[in-house]
Amino acid sequence: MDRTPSHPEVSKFNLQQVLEALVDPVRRSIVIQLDTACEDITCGAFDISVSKSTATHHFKVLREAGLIRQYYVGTSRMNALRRAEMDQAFPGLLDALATPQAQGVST
Amino acid sequence: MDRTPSHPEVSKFNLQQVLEALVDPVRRSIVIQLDTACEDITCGAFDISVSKSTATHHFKVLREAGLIRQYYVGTSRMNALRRAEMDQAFPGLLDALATPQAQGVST
DNA sequence: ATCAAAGTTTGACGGCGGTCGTACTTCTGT
DNA sequence: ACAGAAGTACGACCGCCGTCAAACTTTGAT
Repeated sequence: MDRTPSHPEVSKFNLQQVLEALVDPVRRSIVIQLDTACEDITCGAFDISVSKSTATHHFKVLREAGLIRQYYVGTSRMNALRRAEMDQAFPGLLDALATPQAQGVST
Repeated sequence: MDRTPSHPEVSKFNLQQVLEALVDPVRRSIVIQLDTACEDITCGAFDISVSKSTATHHFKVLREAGLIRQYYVGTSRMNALRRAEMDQAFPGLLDALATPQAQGVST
């Protein structure tokens, strides 16, 4: 278990990798939850319907793409959205995910 | 061969579908080429390195996601980027693709 | 010390999507 | 009418990715 996982720098952010991360509904849901909560969330506290091992996989993909930052707090792992850095690299991208039509549209 | 292919309305644009379309490098390249050219382009005139049948597949995916509009001109098929409509549905999304870091970054 | 909680790792499985070749259609010139 | 150009349709193949269960690790509480 790597206690200090590697996080890519902003200058290394890769659009292909970011899109591959965001195209999965579960991962996009994680990002949205982080964005709306405006606070760090532990892996287990997310509203996702997959097994723990699958969740670990998703968090890894998000972290390696640069979308989240992870750090340990006791036995829990906290997840923080790298909003500002992602906006710097790809301005408008995360905003597009929060668009009304991006969620369920009604009107 | 359907001469009047169906195009989804803006209100029916689906983020999941759009992201699935944009996550493929070939398809994203098509979108970028349309965006920078600022004019409609025939299927055969794109700079993509896949077979014709694969190209047809990609254009279909882009069309069904609402990213492009297709219409026949003689035996050729023209492709137009649905820029304004996509911006209306998911503002900022296409702009993020044109970001400097979205292309090859140097500095 | 022990036990439970929270994640991780590994391996396996299944399905979907990108790719191609081949055959087909439709239009344009000649 | 014929040939060629431009795409399309259809199968087939293959690799990748999301998924899970099971075993393991690490930390915190009792």
